[in-house]
Order: sequence, then C-alpha cells, then structure tokens
Amino acid sequence: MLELAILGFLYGTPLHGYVLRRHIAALTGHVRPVAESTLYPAIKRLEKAGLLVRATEPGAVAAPRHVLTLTEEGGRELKRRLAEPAQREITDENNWFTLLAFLRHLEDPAAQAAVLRRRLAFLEEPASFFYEGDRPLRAEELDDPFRRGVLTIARATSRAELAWLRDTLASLDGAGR
Amino acid sequence: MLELAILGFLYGTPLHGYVLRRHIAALTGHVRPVAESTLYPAIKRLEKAGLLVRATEPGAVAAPRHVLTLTEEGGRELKRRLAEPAQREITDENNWFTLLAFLRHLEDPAAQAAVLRRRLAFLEEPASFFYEGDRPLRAEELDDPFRRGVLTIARATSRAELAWLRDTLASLDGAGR
DNA sequence: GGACAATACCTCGAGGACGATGTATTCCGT
DNA sequence: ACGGAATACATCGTCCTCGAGGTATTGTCC
Repeated sequence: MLELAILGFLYGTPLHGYVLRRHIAALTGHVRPVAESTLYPAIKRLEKAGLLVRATEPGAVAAPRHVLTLTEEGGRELKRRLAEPAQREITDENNWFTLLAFLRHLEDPAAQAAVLRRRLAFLEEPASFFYEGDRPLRAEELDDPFRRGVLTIARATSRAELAWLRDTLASLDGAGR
Repeated sequence: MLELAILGFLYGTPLHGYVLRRHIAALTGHVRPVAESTLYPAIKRLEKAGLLVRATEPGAVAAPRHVLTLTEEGGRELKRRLAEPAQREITDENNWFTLLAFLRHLEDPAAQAAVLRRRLAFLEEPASFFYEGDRPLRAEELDDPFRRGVLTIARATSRAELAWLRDTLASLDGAGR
C-alpha cells in the first residue's frame, strides 16, 4: 500500500522524499499515519529494485534533497500493481482508496473497469460482520447499539459505493466502445 | 486489533482456538483475513502476559483442543483497551469496527460515550484525501472519476456515522443521568 | 542572539504478520 | 478402502513497520 502510493505520486512527477511524505500524509495520514522510518526504507527498497532513481540536489531550504524519479520499469510496475491488485487491496478500504487514488494512471478504460468489477463482485457477496450460525445478521436484529452501528455504517458505505461503481462502470464501458 | 478481538470474543465465553479463529474470520475476515500463523502466536503472547489460560481438552472431533479462558487480569485489560484506545483505533475503520464490536463489554455508559466522542471529534475535523495546497478538495472539484469516488464514498460513510453517533450519544447520555 | 520549529534525511532494534510447511485425527463421499 | 476435506494446532524465516534517537541547516519569533 505504501509502495503503491510512492509509485503513484512519483508517476510523471519527480519529487523529493519530504514532499512525498506530505503527499502521503494528506492521502492516508488522517486515518493511518506513516512513520518516517517506514517511508525512507521503502524508498530505498524501490530504488534497489530499480523502480526509481535518486538524484542529490543541494537543499533549497535546508539539508540536501534527494529528488526521486520513477524509471520506466517503475512506471510499468505501477501499472502492474494497479491492474492486478492482490485481493487485500480490493477488500480493505484503506488499500482500496489508495488504489483508486491512482487508478487513472492505468489509462485503458477496460483495464480500469476490470478492477472496479472486482470490487463490485466483492461488495455483492453477502457478507456481514455478525452471524447467528451461518446466517448473517441484519442491523435490526441486534440489541447491541454499537454492533448495530457497525452494520448501519457499513450498509451506507456499501450503498454509496455500489451506486458510484455502477455509474462509473457505465461511463467507462461507454468510453471503451 | 487482533488481540482486542481475541480478548473481546473470550470475555465471558471460553472458546478454543479453532472456534475463535472462525469468529474472527466472520468479524473481519472478509475485509482483512487473519492467517493461522498470526492467530496462534497472538494467543501465546496473551497467555504469556497472563491475560488468558489454556486448558487442554481431548479433541471432540479431531486433535486435542486448547480451551482458552480469560483471566481476571484479561478482563481488566480488555476494558482498559476499550476505554483508552490508541488514536489508530479511533481513526482506522478496521480497528474502529473491531472496537465497536466489543464496546458493550465496557458497561459504563459514560465510558462508552467518551469513546464515541473521540470518534466524533475525529470525524468533525475537516480532513480530506486530496488537497490543493492546504485547501481540502471537494468531490465536485475533481476531474478524476476514481478520486471523486473516494470522496463520494467517504462522505456517505461519514454522514451515516455522524448520524448514528449523535443518536447513540443522546441515548447513552439519557441512560447515564 | 537564542530558542524553537521546520526542512531533510538516516539508523537501529524490537516486534508483529505472513506464507510455507508440518503433524495428527476424524468424517464423508464414492 | 481410499482420498480429500475439515478439525486442531504448531514452527520457521522473511519482511514490514514502528518508536526512539541522531545529524545538520535555515527561518521565525521574542
């Protein structure tokens, strides 16, 4: 997820680490902050894998900065990760939102639609958080106000997302033909 | 998060590992599956910390089972974690839902309300996913349909949750007086 | 002019999560 | 009678993440 965000932000736009950090903080930081000691090693991993290159530049304000630029392989890797996300990236909202934030880089409407359809399939599966035996429980069946909240919120999210997915798929399918 | 779920499920109800595993899979598994190789070491950690005890029982169906029972210290620890969650547990939806699933065990309506108010404060902060400089962008301002989706979905979630939070806080405050 | 925040990057150690793999038993279908 | 699924638990090594701490420079406020 972090690596996807790094690749996504750098695609077409070289940045140095500090700015990248602020971008990532804006994207997911209010929900799940990323520590510096996680970001910098992640950048090094990607560099080692040949997905980006670092160029040292005399610091504009303070210490020298490392300008990060995606390599061609880095661009291809981004598109691979966007086009063939792991199941976790489809099901976990944090991961999914990060993926959505960069899905436009995939360009091909059919490939974008294929990813959205995986999410659609996931949301259409009957799944709950609470069960009685094998039967999923509905919000109305719960006494516990907190568990009822979980289901109420999840249902609202699911409805809004299904509506958006169907709309967006319709217009992507229109564009693809 | 995993440890909270273990403590929460065991509170008042001894279970063995395999059943616990299915409970956890039902609660969060569709979004974020938990591997066996994560669960069993977690159980051991909690045992080592004196929060639960294991009793070996001849297997009803197959291999011998370890029935897990929360100790008194385990019950206290559960309540501590429910009453004083880390900020991550408030902001990250996965963590937050897990917390809500067991918040009823906190019993004291005032303590429950205090936790909900922390979530309320978080949701009321003006935060977005996308910015222009420092200004949060609204869904309508985005060209990118995928980023627009993120904001649309997040807004629907936020609305539903705020409504539920205010309702639930009102009835908790009523009960507390 | 001295403190403090912000910029900009780095290392280390500890700990958690995961996939792969292993072990043993019982039930069920064919 | 035999294979495969389900029950039930465990270990191992690798990788990611984090908090704590470190270094150095520039800008801002009092």
